Amino acid sequence: MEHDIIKRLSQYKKILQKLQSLGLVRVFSDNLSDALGISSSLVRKDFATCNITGKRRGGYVVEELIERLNTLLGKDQEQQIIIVGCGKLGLALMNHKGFANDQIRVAAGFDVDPARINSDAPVPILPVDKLAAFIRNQGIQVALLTVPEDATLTMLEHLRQCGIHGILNFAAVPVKSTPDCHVQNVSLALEVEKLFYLIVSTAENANSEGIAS
Amino acid sequence: MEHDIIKRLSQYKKILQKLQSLGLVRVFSDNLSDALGISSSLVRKDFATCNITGKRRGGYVVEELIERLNTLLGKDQEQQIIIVGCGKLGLALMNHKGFANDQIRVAAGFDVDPARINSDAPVPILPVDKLAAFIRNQGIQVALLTVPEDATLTMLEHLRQCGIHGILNFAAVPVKSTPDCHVQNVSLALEVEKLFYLIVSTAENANSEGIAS
DNA sequence: TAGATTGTTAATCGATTAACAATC
DNA sequence: TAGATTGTTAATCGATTAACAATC
Repeated sequence: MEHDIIKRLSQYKKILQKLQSLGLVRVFSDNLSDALGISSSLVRKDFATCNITGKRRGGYVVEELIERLNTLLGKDQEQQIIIVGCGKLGLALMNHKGFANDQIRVAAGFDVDPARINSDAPVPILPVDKLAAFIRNQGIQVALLTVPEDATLTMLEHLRQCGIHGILNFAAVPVKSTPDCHVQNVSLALEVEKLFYLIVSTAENANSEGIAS
Repeated sequence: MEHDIIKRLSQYKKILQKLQSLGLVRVFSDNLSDALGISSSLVRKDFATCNITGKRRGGYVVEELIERLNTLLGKDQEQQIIIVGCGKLGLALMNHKGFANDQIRVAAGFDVDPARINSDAPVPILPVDKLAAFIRNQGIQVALLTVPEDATLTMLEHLRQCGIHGILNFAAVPVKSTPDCHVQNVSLALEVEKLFYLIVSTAENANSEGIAS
């Protein structure tokens, strides 16, 4: 899946930054494959896919690699996002450290509730009817959608019409991407369910192994 | 990947509940495959994997299917979780509607900051030194980890020692699972990065197609 | 019976890995 | 030169799909 390579590129970058801070100048595909628990072939293949080349015998130059990965991940410039729906979750994400650490800047929040509007805050919270103009003027491409469940589909459609190309959807109902609007569904309940399922199935395996032995 | 089948089981359940509310009594693998955008073979294979059988010609009984899926997903009983780290994100998750809708109950929050402690709240917020006893007494298996980045690894280790078997990790640094403690890494910055990457690569494809034609 | 749908096996597809020639 | 690591091709693996016999 295409998503997997993006994930790995990001992981490579994080590892490389640590290695760089330790003073390493070169890195080999074996180093990265060890760190990520994958084969060195895959590391080299990923780099080849991204037109990143190394030196036979000499490996890859850490600094060049980081710079190249940053460009690929769009980190050579600040990535602006907006948050649509400023309830508890929306507000929490507005101050999320992980975004700031990764060059992602929350340009504004939007809400229908007048009581939540505050256009003077460090990250302004604006009324939804300002959405279209803001997206156009600021060239916003990505929005986080944290409105209540029943407002999700309407707002999603609105965002699409405003020309948004990427949406991180926190609603429980998964939404499919369209050619001009990618949607990533983050369902926290689903992630929790996975954990319970994994715990139960691991326990069952342990049991049956116990019986077998 | 094993995760994918869990995701699909959860999706089947959601679709089935909608179909049931529309009055449908039976469902065919083609119905579900259409809804999920997968092949009907996969639907039948998933059910076979879970020892769910239908009737040749008659399909599957919606009610039985939902009940079976609920059991598989552990939804026949309430699933209790705790939230470790009650900053903005932790507090937002404490009231997350998606959890309540899916039979997931937040049993308590934990924090090191005395100012945040409130053992009388509907969902009590307790000091971290009560963690071990609480987990033991309440039989908690799953924790959401929403502490600051630099406290993540320490707290993770502590949770493992307390006998937690599943952790949803919101820190940027991915953590690997161990045999007795499954970790799901939810990196919101990574999800946003994926969106930007997808947008850029889609735009490039559109361009090159334009050139080619 | 004829028709439709499951359950299951074989085929396909894509992602990952192994292997190794090229070469620094 | 000898040794080590890349770049790339072939092999493997797992997940998904196609196909079809079984059967309701």
